[in-house]
Amino acid sequence: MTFQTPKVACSNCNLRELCMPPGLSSEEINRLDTLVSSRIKVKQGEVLFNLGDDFTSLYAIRTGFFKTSITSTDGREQVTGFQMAGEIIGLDGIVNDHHNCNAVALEDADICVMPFAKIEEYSREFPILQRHVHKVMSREIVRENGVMMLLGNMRAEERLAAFLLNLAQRLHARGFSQTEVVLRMTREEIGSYLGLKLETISRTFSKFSQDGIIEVKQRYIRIIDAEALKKLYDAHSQACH
Amino acid sequence: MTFQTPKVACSNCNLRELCMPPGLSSEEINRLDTLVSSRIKVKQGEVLFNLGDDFTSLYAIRTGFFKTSITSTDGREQVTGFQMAGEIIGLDGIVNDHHNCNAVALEDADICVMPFAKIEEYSREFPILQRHVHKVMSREIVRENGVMMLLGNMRAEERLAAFLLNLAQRLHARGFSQTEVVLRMTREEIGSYLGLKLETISRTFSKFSQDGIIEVKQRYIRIIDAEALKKLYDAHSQACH
DNA sequence: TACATTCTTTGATGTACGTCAATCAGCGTA
DNA sequence: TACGCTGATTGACGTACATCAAAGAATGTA
Repeated sequence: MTFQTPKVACSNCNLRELCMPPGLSSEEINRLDTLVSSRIKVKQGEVLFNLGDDFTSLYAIRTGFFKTSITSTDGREQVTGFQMAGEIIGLDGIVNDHHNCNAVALEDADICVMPFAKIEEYSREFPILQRHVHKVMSREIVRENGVMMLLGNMRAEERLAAFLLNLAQRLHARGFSQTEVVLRMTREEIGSYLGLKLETISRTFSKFSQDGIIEVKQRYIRIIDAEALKKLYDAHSQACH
Repeated sequence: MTFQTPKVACSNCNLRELCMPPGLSSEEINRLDTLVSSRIKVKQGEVLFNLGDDFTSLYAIRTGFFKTSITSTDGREQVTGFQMAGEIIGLDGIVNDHHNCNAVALEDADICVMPFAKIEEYSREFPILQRHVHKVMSREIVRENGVMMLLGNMRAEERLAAFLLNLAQRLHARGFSQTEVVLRMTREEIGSYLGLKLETISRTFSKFSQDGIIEVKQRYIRIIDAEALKKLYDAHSQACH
């Protein structure tokens, strides 16, 4: 993890519409430029923060890809999410001033550090930012509700279909192809996230591939028939009566 | 759902230490008394809000017991949480100004309605309240992380043990017995929350009962051997190697 | 009191996914 | 080029939980 002073300001960051609220005046934006206290580079495999670490800041991902996870007493891992450019991590730390999960880079990453005290200060000043922060947290709550539905009610194929569609959609929102996905995580990590074993992930990929729904070449996935995936995801309806 | 004007002010509500931040001056508390715009009574089985409803307010439970759930296209239900006195519901609605889950009373309830615009206004004024709101949201995120661990990694007995311990602990924090729990929800609702079928819940209760860990009489549960439950919950460690 | 309804319990059987194990592919390094 | 390491695939088999089904409480209601 290497530190550096901010070079790129939010005001001319191309991720601004993802990280920052829309509708700010240029004065406000200039003020918010000072929200990012520093920039951190995190290499693949390195940790941004660990369960138990002091919480001081939220982190905006400028480039790179992360997983967050929690570990039980014995060290078993539950991946709680995958985060990409423009997304915020660290919200778990607010409640008790310590982080309640681990954040590991799955790809070399560039992070904007936003001291939470400053976020709160500016939030009091700018209602637009305040609302934005609330929305970011609420969005995370709603996302996790969706994961609970996956884990509680859906079968392996449905879970993986939902996972792929979600990933493709988020990448698409960042200007990447909607049909081509390069996975940054292992089968085991996907499995952990989806409550399945790595062998099941592998088998399900193979099945989708045989059915002509996707093309699989290691970490490279091409979505051939997005409709079929969507149907699987909803088919849930039929499959479970 | 019946409306009434607030009779009891936060300043002399015995749940204040659960709903409200600690450390407020008496002036501040008096000001915050106006946060609750109205009081609602929700009868057992009635809905506080449904998925898709306009979001305007957060709701503090004064008395009663709720479940929140999401439903897939076909109407299958995933219970996302159970809430009791002193807890806040509605956070899911902030992100897109519409509720993203359903909230149903499992017991006659008395609700404090807190318009979210007012919460934001007062938050800008009172940093202590602002921090409190952030903590409430963060706590919900961390809780859901824990549920993901339950659903993704743990076996039926472990899930139910965790569920019972959590319920007993929350009731205890509200001055009730730590060993006696009256369930307000059906086996099916517990099952939905824990990603299991109602028969599995019933069987697991019976097993715990045979093992002398709990006493079960319908909805009444007495925890005889809390240590055994805790061990099960951790035993996760051993059980899964 | 009878009866309907809803919830719970328990047994018999089925299955989706886990576990175990072997092989293979990709990639970095000497 | 060889070697080691990590990750992926695939098969054979096992099991935890689901499903199906029937009967038994509990509660409300005519």
